[in-house]
Amino acid sequence: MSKQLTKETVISLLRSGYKVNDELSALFKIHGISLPQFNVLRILRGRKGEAANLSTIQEQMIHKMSNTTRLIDKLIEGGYVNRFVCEKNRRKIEIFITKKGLEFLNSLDEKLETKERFLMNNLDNKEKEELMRLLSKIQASITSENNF
Amino acid sequence: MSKQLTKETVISLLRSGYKVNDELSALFKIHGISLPQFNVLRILRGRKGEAANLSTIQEQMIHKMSNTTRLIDKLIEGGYVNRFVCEKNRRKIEIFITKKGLEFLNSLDEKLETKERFLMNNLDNKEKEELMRLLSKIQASITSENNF
DNA sequence: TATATATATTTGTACATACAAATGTTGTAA
DNA sequence: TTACAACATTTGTATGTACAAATATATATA
Repeated sequence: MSKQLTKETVISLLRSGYKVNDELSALFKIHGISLPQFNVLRILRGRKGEAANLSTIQEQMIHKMSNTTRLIDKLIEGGYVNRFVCEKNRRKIEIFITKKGLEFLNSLDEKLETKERFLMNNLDNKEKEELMRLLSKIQASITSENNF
Repeated sequence: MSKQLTKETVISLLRSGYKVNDELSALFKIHGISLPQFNVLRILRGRKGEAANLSTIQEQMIHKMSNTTRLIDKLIEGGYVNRFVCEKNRRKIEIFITKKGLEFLNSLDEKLETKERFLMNNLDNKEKEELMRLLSKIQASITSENNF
């Protein structure tokens, strides 16, 4: 029956997601940050010097979370980012990655790539593309808001 | 280049995993339990009256976690499971699902299936099987322990 | 201009989770 | 049989996360 297949597929996806998450988390932990923190740094790097405000960052995060403020506090503590009040709209904040943050991030790139290669080692390029196609179908059905 | 494809595939997998996790968590939350708690109940139901001890449960969990003791405390609070010291080996504990737990679990089945169907709605059976095949390849590379 | 509403972020609090150390029990080797 | 190692679970503690309420600012309306 297809009901069982659906169930198994969901579990399989959950399990793989957890595992990949755990693998990456473990890698970043060694370097003193969390996966969501790394992700925010990467978002900031992608802005190439342009400021990002909180809500912009939240929208781009892989895993939306409720407490981006404190996540960024940690990055500030580490000296990886700066935060300023936006002068044009004082409700907003402007967040920048620092030189130290950039260097830190760059130093992690190679290690991350090694890990990514390890995780996807058993898939050839065609399979990766097929996997992405299937996953994007799932994401599409979820993101279509009207959740039941 | 394939490096970028690998990176995107990892992110896509993470993102889908988080989303599916969040969807299911939200469903269970309505009914007062967490996804890992639900999962433990399901494992216990699968044992059909036979006792399970902590380590057995941990092995079978979708997401291994460090604190199964307290997770089970919550289930005991809710009256969904019982815990006894194992008389043959007093280091172990024996955990059973209660009648109330079974009924609760059964009452969730249909809602879960609706959600699962919703999540996998865009995939036909062939695609589900293909997705599982690809995911199992990834899991295989991770589970092969020697994670450098 | 005063008041209400909307927006952006922060904070309080309760809960979840990770990790290591502690506890209690069993098996083993001298 | 005593001492020590291995095993199974629990507990302490620090940290992470969710959610709602609070704060501060800007915009809209009367």
